[in-house]
Amino acid sequence: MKHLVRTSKNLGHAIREARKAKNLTQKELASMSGVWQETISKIENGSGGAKLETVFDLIAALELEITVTERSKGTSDGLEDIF
Amino acid sequence: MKHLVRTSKNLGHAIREARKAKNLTQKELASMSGVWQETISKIENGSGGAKLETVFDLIAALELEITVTERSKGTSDGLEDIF
DNA sequence: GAGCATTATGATGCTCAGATCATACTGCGG
DNA sequence: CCGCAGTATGATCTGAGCATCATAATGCTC
Repeated sequence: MKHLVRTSKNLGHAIREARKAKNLTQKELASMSGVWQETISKIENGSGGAKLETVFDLIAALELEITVTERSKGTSDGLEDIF
Repeated sequence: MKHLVRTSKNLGHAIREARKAKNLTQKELASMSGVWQETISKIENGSGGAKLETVFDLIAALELEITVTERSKGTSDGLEDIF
C-alpha cells in the first residue's frame, strides 16, 4: 500500500496502518523505536508538528520508506491511497 | 526524479534540489512558503530535526509530494536516487 | 577584485515537542 | 459487569525549533 502524505495527520494515519499491519501495539513500537508510547499516540492522531527525527525513527522501525517526488500534475495517477 | 529519504539530511538535499530545479532562491521559497530563509538553509543542510509542519510547508510550496510505502526488501528496485 | 546576490551562522526570546509519570478512557473477553 | 490490554490525556520540565534581526561567508558577474 502506498500513502500519499501531505499533512501530519496523513502521516500519522499511515504510521498507524503500518503498525496495525504488523500487529504491533504502540507500546511495542515504542520499545522498538525509542519513541514513547504517548508520543506515538499523539503522532498517529496528527496532533501537531512532531519532529522529523522522531518520525524517521518510527518509519525505520516499521520498515517503511519515504520518497519525495514531483507532484503528479494530473491529480491522482490512479492508485495511491490518499487520505 | 525520485528521492528516497531516510534522514533529515536526505530530505534537505531533496528540497534543495527541487528548489534549484525551479530556479528559486531560499528567499523566494521563504516568502512562498512562510518559512524563514534562515530556517530553510538549516533544513537544506539537514541540521537536526526540523518540525514536520515546516517541512510540509516547503514540500507544498515546491509542489513536491511525499509517499510512504513498505520498504522494498530487495534493496533498491533500481531507479531511486538514494543519497 | 569590487560589488551585489545568495546562503550560512550567531544570538535571543517564545513556543512547543518529547521524556516521564500518572491516570483516564475504550474496547473486549469471560 | 469486571478487569485487563491498548490507547489517549494531562502535568511538569527540559531542550530545541523557529521567528527575527544582524552579520558573516560564499558565489557570481563584470
